[in-house]
Amino acid sequence: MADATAPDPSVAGASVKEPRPIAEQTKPHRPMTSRDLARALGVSQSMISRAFSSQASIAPAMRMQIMDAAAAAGYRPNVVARSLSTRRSNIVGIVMAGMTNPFYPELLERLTRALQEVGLQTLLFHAPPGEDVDGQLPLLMQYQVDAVIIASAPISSGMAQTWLATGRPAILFNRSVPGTDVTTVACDNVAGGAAVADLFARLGRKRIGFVGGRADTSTNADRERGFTDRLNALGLPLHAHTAGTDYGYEQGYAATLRIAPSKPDAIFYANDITALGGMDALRQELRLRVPEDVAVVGFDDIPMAAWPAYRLTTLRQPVEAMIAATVSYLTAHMESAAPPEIHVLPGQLIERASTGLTPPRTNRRRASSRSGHDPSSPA
Amino acid sequence: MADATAPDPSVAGASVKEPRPIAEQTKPHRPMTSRDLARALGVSQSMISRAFSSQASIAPAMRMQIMDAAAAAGYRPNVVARSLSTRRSNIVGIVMAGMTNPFYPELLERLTRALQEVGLQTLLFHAPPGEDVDGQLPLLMQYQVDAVIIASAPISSGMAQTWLATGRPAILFNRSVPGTDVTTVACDNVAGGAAVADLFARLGRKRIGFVGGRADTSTNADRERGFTDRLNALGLPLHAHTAGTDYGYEQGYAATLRIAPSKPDAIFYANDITALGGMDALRQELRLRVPEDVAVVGFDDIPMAAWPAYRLTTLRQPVEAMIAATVSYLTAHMESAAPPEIHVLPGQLIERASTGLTPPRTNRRRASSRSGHDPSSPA
DNA sequence: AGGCGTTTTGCATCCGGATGCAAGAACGTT
DNA sequence: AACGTTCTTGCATCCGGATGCAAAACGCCT
Repeated sequence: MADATAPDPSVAGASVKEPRPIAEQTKPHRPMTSRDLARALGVSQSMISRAFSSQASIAPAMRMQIMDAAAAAGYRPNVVARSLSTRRSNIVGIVMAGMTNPFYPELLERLTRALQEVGLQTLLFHAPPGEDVDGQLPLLMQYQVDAVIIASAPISSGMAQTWLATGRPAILFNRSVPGTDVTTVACDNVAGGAAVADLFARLGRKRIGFVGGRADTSTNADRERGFTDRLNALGLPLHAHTAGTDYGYEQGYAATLRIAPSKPDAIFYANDITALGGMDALRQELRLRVPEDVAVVGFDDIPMAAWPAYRLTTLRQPVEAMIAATVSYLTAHMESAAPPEIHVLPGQLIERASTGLTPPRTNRRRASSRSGHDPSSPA
Repeated sequence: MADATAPDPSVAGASVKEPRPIAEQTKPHRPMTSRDLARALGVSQSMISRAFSSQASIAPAMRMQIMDAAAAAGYRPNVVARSLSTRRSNIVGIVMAGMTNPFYPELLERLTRALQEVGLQTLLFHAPPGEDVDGQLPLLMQYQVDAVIIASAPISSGMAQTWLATGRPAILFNRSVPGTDVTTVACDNVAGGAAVADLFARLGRKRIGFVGGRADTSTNADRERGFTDRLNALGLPLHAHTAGTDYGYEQGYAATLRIAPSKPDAIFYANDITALGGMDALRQELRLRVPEDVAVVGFDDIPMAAWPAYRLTTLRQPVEAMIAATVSYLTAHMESAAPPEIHVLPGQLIERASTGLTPPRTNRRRASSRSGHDPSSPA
């Protein structure tokens, strides 16, 4: 590794072929600038700039000529310089806390792609696990990102205000912070929880349990509230309950062993990955059958939920719609300061074998996991 | 899907509220600049700049004073402006092709974190599935990223040269392109494949099969080659073989059904996610037992491989070491043009129940998935 | 106090494009 | 042909920090 710094010509044995044009190799190769191109074409630098700005006034013929020359010469505008002038970086910061839940990687990919389609790039930040994003925001501000999307990490309301004072949009994705005026895009977790309660009632289950995710997240609280409120309304008591420590396979596994002694016949897990851990605990460790002994429901509809080994009934989040809402909000409010909006989009109950195949859907033609879009229209 | 574009407020479940203090919100609030701070302190702008540059010559007392004032006033250097001057953005572009394989999200998270620790941010690009990254590189160049890490997508050798001509480092992560002089960091896939062959031989399996991943990837080719070469050396014929179409759960499932008629008693899948699909096909669809009827081995050691439902024997990639190699290469060669290096790091066979618990390791104390660092030091 | 070597500061300029303003060109009108 | 419009184009300057160079300040020694 050190040899590259000073290739000693006196060292023998090394069959290094080095023509060594000492002047050549140190050529930093500065990329061509708009002024270079301008000079070559005998026009002013402004013209180059205008040629690349769709809204500038420039003769079509001139633009063509410049674009052709640029393509030929390999000129590309320097985005950093442009950002400095325009104060717009066309970069969106995304803050995530962990990729252990497969819901997030998929979300990240689709979000990134959707942003790319409208010309926005993604600067990715990982909040240290268990912490809020306050520590990351100053960095994001330094990088002049045009907006932030905060998924899977809480933000303090003070820091939220600080960010909003910059006049740039912020979006809380799939979580909400009550005391804050921040735009939120989320699945209707309360309604989702209620739908699960309805399902358990319909199935005639009596000893109903709930296994939570991270206790301090709004998703967890809302799902639980929707669930228990509806149960109460139906006159069904919540039989067993475990306050969650975190979303995760291990946590689901452990929590299930903890509530097993109360013999639940149905369990709602705060999300899919936790439910999968729960199913494994039920079957592998407790030797119980799903759904015969225990019906299991999760939340999110991650790809694995559809796998033959699990066939997990779950509440599918309307990811497509959530992303669309996010992107359209961002593009609409990138210019001017944005009034906060709260978007709560309905999820969809996907019934699979983990709750038994129920009457409503006799045709179960989705053998493999969902590919492409779901034919059934949400809304 | 069309409903998301314009969230109709009349749709139940979707709500939009806006307090809208119309006068307040239009304040542009330009952030403070170094000149503002300088004026406030009665010093020159250069001093502010130097205070934030660790290598600049500035009186310690002055720096302290400036830093304090900056903290008090909330001043933070504008990274975009700095990038323009220094031609260094401190941003690394990472190109990925798909997050369906859980190996990649985890990698992305750890890589991002490791980069953050040395002051580098991550600009994330997704190559359209099935395409090479050539289309993305011009964008990356425009964004003046200091380096690229290409994981999970091929690059043409021409484009690689174009990139390298910029004098910025590029790293192919977990893949290699033969005809190109690009630095590569990868697991020793050939040795890994060979280790699996050894394992099957040790288990006394005779009807051995291989299920490939994406045919045009170096990982797939190397794993297969290492595997079959060693089998040949051991005098074992490759009994069944399926050219892969792609890495993925579905592909593993389908490929397994395809080779099932040949009655293999051991199958090596080119990666874990494919192997999981294969196991589900074997057990759910073909009613075969693993490992009694068929021994199964994957590659990567994704978290799910350790789940009780699978307990998949696999070849763990030395992710920690691969990331370390990547980061140290980047930091070392960010300044000057970099000679290409090839890092091939050894993986580790993790034996689990999918091949039967074999004598070598009686103590199986890794019940939960790996946490923390791997004890084996890969030098 | 005077002289000299070292630090510390300030000045001016640069990084690569964007853009308001006014000069210049092209076009239409009477 | 002269004049008013509308389009194009060039000029100058700005975006916010970094940095080479020289002036200024400081420390030390005789």
